[in-house]
Amino acid sequence: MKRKITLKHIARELDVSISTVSKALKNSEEISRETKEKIQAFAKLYNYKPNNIAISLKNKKTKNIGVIIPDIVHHFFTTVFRGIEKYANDKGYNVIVCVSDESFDKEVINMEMLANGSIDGFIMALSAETQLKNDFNHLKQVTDQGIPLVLFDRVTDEVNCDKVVIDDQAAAHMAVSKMIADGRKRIALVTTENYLNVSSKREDGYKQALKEHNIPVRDELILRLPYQYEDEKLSEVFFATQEVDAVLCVNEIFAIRTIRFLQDNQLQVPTDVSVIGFTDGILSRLSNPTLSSVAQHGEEMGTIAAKMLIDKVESDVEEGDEQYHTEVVEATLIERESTRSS
Amino acid sequence: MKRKITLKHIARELDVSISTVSKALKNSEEISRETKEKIQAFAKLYNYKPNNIAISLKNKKTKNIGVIIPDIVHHFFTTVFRGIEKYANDKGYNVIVCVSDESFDKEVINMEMLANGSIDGFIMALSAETQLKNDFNHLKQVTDQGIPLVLFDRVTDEVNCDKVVIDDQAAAHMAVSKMIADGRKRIALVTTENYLNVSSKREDGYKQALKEHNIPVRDELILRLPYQYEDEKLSEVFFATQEVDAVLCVNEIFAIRTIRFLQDNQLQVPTDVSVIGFTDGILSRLSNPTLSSVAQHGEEMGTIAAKMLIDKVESDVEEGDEQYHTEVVEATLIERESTRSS
DNA sequence: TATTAACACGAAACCGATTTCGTGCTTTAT
DNA sequence: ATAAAGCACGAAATCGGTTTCGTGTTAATA
Repeated sequence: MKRKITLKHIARELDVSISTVSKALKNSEEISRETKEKIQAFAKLYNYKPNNIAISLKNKKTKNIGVIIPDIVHHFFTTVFRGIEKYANDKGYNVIVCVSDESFDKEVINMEMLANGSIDGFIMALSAETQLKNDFNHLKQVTDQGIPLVLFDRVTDEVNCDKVVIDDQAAAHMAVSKMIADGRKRIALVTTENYLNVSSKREDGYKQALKEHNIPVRDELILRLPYQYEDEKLSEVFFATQEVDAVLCVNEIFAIRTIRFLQDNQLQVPTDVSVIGFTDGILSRLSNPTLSSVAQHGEEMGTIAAKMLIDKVESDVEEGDEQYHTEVVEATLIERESTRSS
Repeated sequence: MKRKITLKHIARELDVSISTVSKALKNSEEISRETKEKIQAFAKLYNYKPNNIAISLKNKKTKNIGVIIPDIVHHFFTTVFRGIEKYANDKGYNVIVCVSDESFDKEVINMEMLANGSIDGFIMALSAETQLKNDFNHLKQVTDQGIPLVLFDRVTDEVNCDKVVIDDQAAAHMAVSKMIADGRKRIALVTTENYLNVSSKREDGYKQALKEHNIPVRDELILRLPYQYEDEKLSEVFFATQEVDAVLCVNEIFAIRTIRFLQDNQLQVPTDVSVIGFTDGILSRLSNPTLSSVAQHGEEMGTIAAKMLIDKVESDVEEGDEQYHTEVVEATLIERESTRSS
């Protein structure tokens, strides 16, 4: 086993000082050509690589960024993560991921763990529980310490920091308008219990689009499922209101399950009922019929978030007069088989 | 902004030495009760938390583990990751993820980046390109340095380290045997180009099961798709051999696409053709018909891998006489709608 | 009263780098 | 010959902790 070699080893072997070795390896003008060549050759030979931790300690920069997401087994977050990771890696940063599992406590613990020097900044989406509790002290503590923070998708107005979101309301509005334009009249919404910021915005967009077209908003057409859906619930609305001719779902899973439910009840998609989901993921592309879906462009969101964070990390502007921005990524409707004019 | 407070600050404020503060905070017997109380109170008040980096440097332990996977937007890896993350977090470790994107070079770069002190050990699945090149020097370098390594799923015999796999051959064997027992006779295999270790093992299992039941292995029934599948290819086999009555696919996506293809060609699943996939993911549960699938128990694999790694990291057994183990996680066949006896 | 032990704390080394500030020696200018 | 410059390098501080070893003071023992 070849243990890692340090500056000290090189210095000892070559009978020079540690400072000389350090300078030589940085090609400093201060060191004579021959000494540099000797040291560099030796370093190459023994494959010397500086210890990241020591450098971090000295620089007070870790080149690590912390990402905290509610769930990793979820296509959207996974996509955002990929955007973050790619951009960060290109810039020489590593990514430490923590999964909050939708739990407030885990979110707090994870942040505290990472905030003590492990990372240069955070990118995160709030857990469901955090949004429910409306308690953001852990975020404020972090920003108070001068650690840059970027929130994406699940954000809050309570915290002052950079944010990346899609215009959920506009996206839902667009989807519903499209259905209306296709001649659909009784448009249902399948959403989550609305402590989730994004869900309620989508609901707003849904309602607004209906109103603009003088279609009454009917509460029976709005189905609120728990975030961890259970199968049976789906039936209620549709049995209650047979004549639904279109459904907007706030995520892919709800949409797929809606389609399945309709099919099992002898309704044809899109002939009888048109369906649009959110989160353009693998399910949308591979379901049968394929699912029309609002693409949230997760990877792009990730890239933007990473860029915002790293820019802030590397800028020397001392805070006080900081400007925080909210980037809005435009959502696009990807039309597939599950929609067609009636 | 409240900058982070250090031992030095506390020492200065309270007019004691840094060593005293350090000991007091660890509740050392060496320090008097009153001094300890004073220091602890002060530390609490100013919310003192030791700097992780400094501790890492001193201990030569980072409490970070590096995970390198080919792709994060892939249900199986995501599942394994969740297992790793949960276990590691419970043990006080953080997880740094790098995505190799199936590229050899990225894998090498990422490993080198992390190997210089950033992590205490690696968990990884080999990239496709690495398996193709059959070049594992980067892995050997890491193990030579005494950094523990655990390989999962995509492993190789060339490297001496702990491993976690499922018995792919047995799993495929089981799936095919089940189809045979159901009365299926012409069983096709949809697989990837077989530089992927796992694919070739599954193919072995497929062939072996056929042989054991005296069913001839027919090459026309084996379809090899590029890893990044393209749609058209799927048609060939099935058009060539209309009478296929069962299909085993080496992943979920191939399976879903097979089902869709069959349906588009007026074949009923499972009535006419029975389909089984690998990777029991979200697609399997939500497709129509739902997909029978070989569950690889990714989360369990992740947990085991994390446990093996952390055990090794925390054991003081100096190497030389190390024992490496390969844990085999049993695959199980989850039967859903896509299979039924003919 | 002299000696020793116990107590409470501080100095300093160390982890592995970077960087500032000196300093001895050679070379050039006066 | 002497002072000033320049070159090549080393000592030491620093980042923020941990830990070993000493040491001055007090209390217990002979």
